Amino acid sequence: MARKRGSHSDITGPKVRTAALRLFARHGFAAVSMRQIAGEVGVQAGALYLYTPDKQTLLFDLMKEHMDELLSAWDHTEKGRTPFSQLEAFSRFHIRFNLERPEAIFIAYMELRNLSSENFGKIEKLRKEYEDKLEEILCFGQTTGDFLVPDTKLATMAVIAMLTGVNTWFRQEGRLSRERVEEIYWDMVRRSVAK
Amino acid sequence: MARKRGSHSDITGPKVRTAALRLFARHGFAAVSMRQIAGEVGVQAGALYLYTPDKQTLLFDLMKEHMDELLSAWDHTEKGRTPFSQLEAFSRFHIRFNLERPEAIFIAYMELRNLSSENFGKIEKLRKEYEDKLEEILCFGQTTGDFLVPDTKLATMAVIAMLTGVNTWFRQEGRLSRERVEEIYWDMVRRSVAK
DNA sequence: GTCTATAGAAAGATAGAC
DNA sequence: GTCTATCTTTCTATAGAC
Repeated sequence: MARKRGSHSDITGPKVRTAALRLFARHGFAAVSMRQIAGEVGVQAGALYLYTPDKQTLLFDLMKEHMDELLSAWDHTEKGRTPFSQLEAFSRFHIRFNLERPEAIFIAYMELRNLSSENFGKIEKLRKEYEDKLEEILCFGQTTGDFLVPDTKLATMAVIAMLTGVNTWFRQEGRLSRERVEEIYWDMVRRSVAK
Repeated sequence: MARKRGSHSDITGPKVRTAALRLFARHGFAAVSMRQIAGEVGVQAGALYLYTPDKQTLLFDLMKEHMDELLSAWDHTEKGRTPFSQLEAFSRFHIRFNLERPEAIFIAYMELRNLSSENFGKIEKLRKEYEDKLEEILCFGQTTGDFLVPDTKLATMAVIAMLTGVNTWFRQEGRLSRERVEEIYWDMVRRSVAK
């Protein structure tokens, strides 16, 4: 009964982040004004500063939250014991996770240069952490003799780039289901590294 | 003897484009002001409008010129007659061309959303034209029985994403030469589509 | 062809009323 | 917690002198 008006910080806070995510993804961080974000949320521009100290921190928080979620989600994913099952798990996980949050992914790749150098360092560290998960799998496959990879660092970058590329063209209503896309990409990834 | 001062449009014009290319690539189109570009060139902000009608056209011209150059360069590349030789030519060409002009590539991928919808359409058409070159090679390999690709559209996107990814991590002074990187990527591309 | 000067709009952020 | 009002800066683009 109480609090019909006022005290909306538990609601407005997330709304600000959602609106910023959408707008940053669509038009780019530098091209979006605080007034536009406020307009989406339905508050005045000044009110945004109740939820973030400044625009830069708003961007950083979105990216940080995304990276934490990515690493946590992978940690909770069933991987199997063989190199092949782990690589398949990674390929499918990466495609699925990315397709579920295209806006956050877009920002994570496009807005790195708009981070302050301090914030950039923190995000880069998390991104590296994620890449290392894949590299470990490739190394594992090398030791078992399942994979043949001339350079695991390069193969890691190549596979991630290939998988991430799905987001640039995949459409929900398109010709292929997400499941089918996973299938085809996993097949290409497997062949590109299998002995 | 004449024209020590004045009449520099044949020099200043290119300088404007070079400066814009550098700055757009480094900080993003929306984050760069006409004053910054003018500062790099060594003229006043107002003088830029002698060389471009507005900021949007400056971006479009950079991207258009880049795409024309890309298509023309591929047309003049030796390709061989077999699917394998053509795919190798494409893989090596793509990596080499991209590494030779990282700034233009960066802009071509990052600033699409900052084009007016009319300009976007023109650039997209050229990009599609380039992708079709690769798809034709994959189709060719399918008919000869050299390649086994479940879906040529997807394989096209996957291969291009993989090759384009090189630009995100390659450094001139790094561990691997461009030639060696070409070698490794061509090997992965080949294995991912070969029968 | 470049300059200064400036118009006119919009940006990020803050102050203080309610 | 949100509002209006506003400070200060910066932006794109133009006008007119030289």
